[in-house]
Order: sequence, then C-alpha cells, then structure tokens
Amino acid sequence: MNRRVRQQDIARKLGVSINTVSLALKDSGRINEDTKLKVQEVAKALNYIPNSIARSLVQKRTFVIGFILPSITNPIQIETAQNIERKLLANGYNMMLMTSDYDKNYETKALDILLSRQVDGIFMFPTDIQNQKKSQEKIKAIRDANYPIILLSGGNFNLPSDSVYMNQYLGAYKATRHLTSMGHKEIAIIYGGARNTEKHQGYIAALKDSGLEYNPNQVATVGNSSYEQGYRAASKILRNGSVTAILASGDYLALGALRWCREQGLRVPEDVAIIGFDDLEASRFAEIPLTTITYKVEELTTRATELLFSLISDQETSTWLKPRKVEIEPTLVVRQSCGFKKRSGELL
Amino acid sequence: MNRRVRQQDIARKLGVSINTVSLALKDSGRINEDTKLKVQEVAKALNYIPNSIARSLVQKRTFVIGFILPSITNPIQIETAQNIERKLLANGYNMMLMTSDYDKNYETKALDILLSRQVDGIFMFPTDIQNQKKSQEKIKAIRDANYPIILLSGGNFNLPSDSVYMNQYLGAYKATRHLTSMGHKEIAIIYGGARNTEKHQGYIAALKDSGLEYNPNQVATVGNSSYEQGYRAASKILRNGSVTAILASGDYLALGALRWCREQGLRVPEDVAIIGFDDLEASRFAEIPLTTITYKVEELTTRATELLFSLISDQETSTWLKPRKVEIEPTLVVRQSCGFKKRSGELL
DNA sequence: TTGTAGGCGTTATCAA
DNA sequence: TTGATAACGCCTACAA
Repeated sequence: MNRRVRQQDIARKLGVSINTVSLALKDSGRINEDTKLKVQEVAKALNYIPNSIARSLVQKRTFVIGFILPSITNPIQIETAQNIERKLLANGYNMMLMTSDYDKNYETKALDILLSRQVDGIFMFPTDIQNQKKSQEKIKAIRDANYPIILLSGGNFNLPSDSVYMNQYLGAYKATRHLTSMGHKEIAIIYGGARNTEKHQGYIAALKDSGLEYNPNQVATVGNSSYEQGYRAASKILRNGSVTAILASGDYLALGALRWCREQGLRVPEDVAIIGFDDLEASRFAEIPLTTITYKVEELTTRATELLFSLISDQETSTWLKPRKVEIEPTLVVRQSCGFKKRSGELL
Repeated sequence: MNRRVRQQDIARKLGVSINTVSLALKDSGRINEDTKLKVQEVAKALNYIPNSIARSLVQKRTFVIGFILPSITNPIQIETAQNIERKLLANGYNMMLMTSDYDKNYETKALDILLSRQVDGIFMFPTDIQNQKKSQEKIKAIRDANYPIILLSGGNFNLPSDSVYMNQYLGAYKATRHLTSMGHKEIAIIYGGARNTEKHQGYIAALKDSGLEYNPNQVATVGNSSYEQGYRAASKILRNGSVTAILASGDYLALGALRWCREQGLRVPEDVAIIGFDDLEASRFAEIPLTTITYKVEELTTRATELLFSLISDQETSTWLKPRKVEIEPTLVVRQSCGFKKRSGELL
C-alpha cells in the first residue's frame, strides 16, 4: 500500500511546523486565517486523511462504541443495532458490531476484543445472563472500572449493571393471560436458541393467576428463532392433541408454527391460537395476521443512547453511583391469530 | 474511567524492562520460560488488556475490515455481513459495519471514515454505482493506492474494481423468461429503494427475446424493499387491469404484493403470477410459497473473503495488476407463486 | 536472554 | 500566531 499522507507531509510542503498543520486542520481560532486556508488547501490537494488511530492514542478516546448481540438473524436485534448506529453517528461515534452466536464463551471474548480496541462504551444483548457467572463477573468488573456498559436485557436483577430493556416478564404474562381469558387451558410455549427466563416466569405466573397448572411437557426449546424451527416446534408440541394455544418467543417461530398448522389442516385461530413476540413486519402481513407483543425499538434505543452518553460524559460523578435500570413496558397487539376477527378488507 | 493497566505496570512490578514484558506476552521463543510465566501471571492478575490502538499505530495494521451496506433491513445484506464477519474472525479480524441508508453522500463519507480509522480493507454494497461519479472516483483512487476494496455488486463494468457479485442481469432475465414461457405478456417489475440497473436490463432483454415490448408504465419504484412497500407497489401497478405477472426486486416486496392480491380477491398464481429475488426463508414459508431467484450467500462470501485476503497479503504484486471480477450465477427456484402446483403436504 | 533507544502520527503544553 | 518538545502504549531494531 502506498504511504499515506501525514500532517508532516503537508508541513514540509508549506515550510511550517506540524503543530501549525494540526491546528489549522481542526479549524482552531488561534491561528492565522491565511495559513489556515493554505494548509487546508494543500491537505485537500494531497488527499490527506487524518489517522484516527494516532489521534485516539493521545486523546484516549476512539469514538467507537461496541455492540454485542447474539444473532444478526434476529430482526429486532438488528433493528436495534441500526437504530443505535444512527444515533451514535449523529454524535460523531461509529459502531463496532460483534455477534456472539449465542455462544457464551465467545460473548466474553467479544468483550475483551472491544476493550482491547479501546471502544468508548458497550451495548450488549446478553445471552442467558442469569446463568453466566463468568459474563456476570466480567460485566461487573467493567462497570467497576467506570467503563460504560449497558445491557439491553432485564434478566439480571442481581447484577449491578445499567440496563435498558423491554419487560419480557410482563409481555409473556399479558399474552398468556389473554389466552386464558379466552378459555384456553392447555397453553404451550416455545423458545428459540435458549429458554428466556423472564418470559418463562411471566408465562408461569399467568397460568397460576388463572388457576392453571404449569406443565413442563408443554415447553419446547428449538435451535433458533427461525420459521423452520417454529415449524418443527409446532410438530413436536401439537402432535399429542391436547394443546389449543401456543405462545412463541419470537414472531418467526410463531409464523413457522402457523404454517405447520395449516399444512395439518388445523385452523388458526379456531383450532389453535398463536401469539408471538416482537411485532415484526412479517407478522402484520402474514396470511393470518399474528397477535404479538410489541418491541419498542425506538423508545428503547433512545433511552439506551441517552444513558450511555450520560455515563460517558459524567465520568466519575454521581451517575456512576447506582446502576440505572430503565424498563419499557410492552403491549399486546391483538390480530387474527388468537381469535379476534378481522373486519374484511382492512389491513391491520 | 480508571487508568488502564499497561505493559509498563507489569514491568515495574517485576523489575524487568517493558521489552521483556512485550516479548513474554506474545509468547516469544527467545525469552526465559520462567520470566515468561511470571509476566503472564502478573498480567492476568492485574487484568491486563493489550491496547490494540497503540499496537496498530506501530504495526500499521488494525485487523479491522470495513463493511458498507445500504440497509440493515435487507436480510440478504445482513446475512452477507454476518457470514463475512465469521470468516474474518477466524482470521483474527474484526468488522466495522456502516450503513449508508441508500444515501450516496453518506456512502463516500463512510469510505472516508473507514480510511481514517485505518481499516485493513473494505467490502461494499454500492448504491446505484453506475450513476455515482463521485463514488466511482473515490473507489478507483482507493484501489490505485493499493488499498484493498471489494465491491459486492456487478453494476460497474467500466470501473476497474475488484468485485464479487451475483449476476443480477441473468437473474432477472431467467425470471422474466420463465414468465413469458408460461404465456404472460404483461409483466410488471417493481423496485425498492432505487432501480437496479442490472436487473432492469435483464428484464428488458428477456422481454425483447420473447418478442414483447418494454412498457415503462409497468415499472414501479417504491421507497424501500419492505412488505409495506410491496403492498403499495402492487396496488399501483395492478389497479389498471392488464398486468398478469409481477417481478419484484426483493422477496419482501413480492410478499407484500401477494398480500395485496389476496385482499383484492386476486388469486396467485391464477390471476397474478409473482416472482421475487433473494430466496429468503420467509418466501419458503409464505402462504403461497414464492418463486424466487437465489442469492448464494455462502459462495459469495467465501469468494469475497478469499479475494480480500489475497489482496491484503500479496501487497505490491501481480494480484493488483488487474482487478478481478468474480461472478456468481443465480438460479430460479420455482415454487407456487408463478403457477407451479405444489404436491399436497410437501414443504417446499 | 534481556535492556535501551527510537519511532508510529497525532495532540497538548509551553515557550518564543 | 507559531514552533519545539514531550507524551500516548506498543513494537522493532540493535546492543549488552
């Protein structure tokens, strides 16, 4: 690769010092207008591009924020990432995205990589954090070092971490209660990737509050949150007859299950009611529009970036005393797949 | 933020020189085993994390690869990114992802940011590159500086750039020919975001080769490639009766169109045939499984990373003489939406 | 096997 | 308003 143009090259060409160039390029007020213009002109002519690595080294800031998520396949996670990227960009930051593939070892490794790259802060969708002693300790250590890290999940009540998240417990609770209120007594739940503890507890609590018993046989965990796996999960859970309703931890899972039902001649919602999670666009446009629990991306990312920036700028002050937990309440969007009838011709 | 641990801190603690620490940490052979172990022990105890910014500055390599794509909403682009990220990771590289939002100005700005951050190479899904003089020049300049950049699109035949891409011309050609072979004479095409020149020319060529005339009124370009916009496009293009087939530049567009047809009482494929692009999972699981053109992500990313790494390692040699163009041939996957009948019970 | 010295490209500090 | 000088943390020579 050809040698990059440096400030020194500009300086030499003009017979001034590097310092002058540096000041001129950052449009400093305390420099002669003429020299400033000359420097900027030469910089442009030589196609000078500042080396932000060098700048970062001395300033101890990279203006890069790390983002760790389990799977890029999950539209919600990706949308969250994109949304945050936009907000960061507006503040002069870039984002470094890392996927953990639901691999707990890689998750902590990703943290190390980001720290090594000196990112100014980290967002993270943790994988099954309740059961990850190692991740927990690492996250705690990072925060203890006054290093901004924000979790986008709420399943870490004992962990002193700053968090912004949808209340998944409540989402599952609302969905399950809706189903029981419509008379369902055998309600299955399916998970992709790993069982979500919060959702699971919401589900169990709703059953209990409805006077129903929790039946572990009505829980299925499949490989990931795709259509394919939802299709598989439905075939497992519905084969033995009694189940009349399914709560799926993601909309794709729900839509895959819906497809299986149709192929088996089961009517949705008459024979099987289905509710998903996340309110993806695909759910609105499905053959049987899907009842689902919202994921408020815009609200979540707004709160999350606010929190991150306050941590970044309020170094060492009261912001750091007590981790903040920002909880966002999901709502149930009732469409056709759980029994509600659509009026003809209307696009839900 | 608390002060980070440096090699110097380890050195001081052990009463050795920084150089010893540096060598020990990189597991150099020419150092005493004992001191090496002691250094590594202390490093671990102090929770030392190497500062890759400093390392990059001296080594002139960051082990970061930039990736520019127009929209994170597009599942194919994201899958490509993820796929490439995995392959990079296996080689010790990380990825910096930037979205251009189909904004041509931001595209060149993203290039500058990546260059400034000293990434070791760049992948890019260009936006409408044929009509972007500015982007073209920039890309050419980057390559002329022996800086590895690979375009993931083929619509730049005059541009001396290394490229790995699906042959979209051929894809559109195949799809259109398939429709004409089934007797369709009024075939519309819809685009999301921007008109894709390659696809457009394939479409026109196929019409011509089938003895049909190109009718600009049967072309619609909508805001993006979502279900919503496909729904809108269908309402525009089908309102005036004559069209009997739609080719959509993306599967979500196609599925949105499908939804509109169903709501209007139009049968697919009997009244309207629909073909999409990209072969997303959603297409396989749709109410009417979608006929579509494949996007061979795995093959594409494999070839693309191979090419990038060869450019990175073969600095200054023959690799650089002539830009390489790797073209991947798409295939037509025939499902129900264009007239082919599914056998009952079979999951396509 | 280890230590010393110099430099990567930039910014910050202080003097001129 | 400018210039010299010293960092930033690490690596690569080369010397000891």
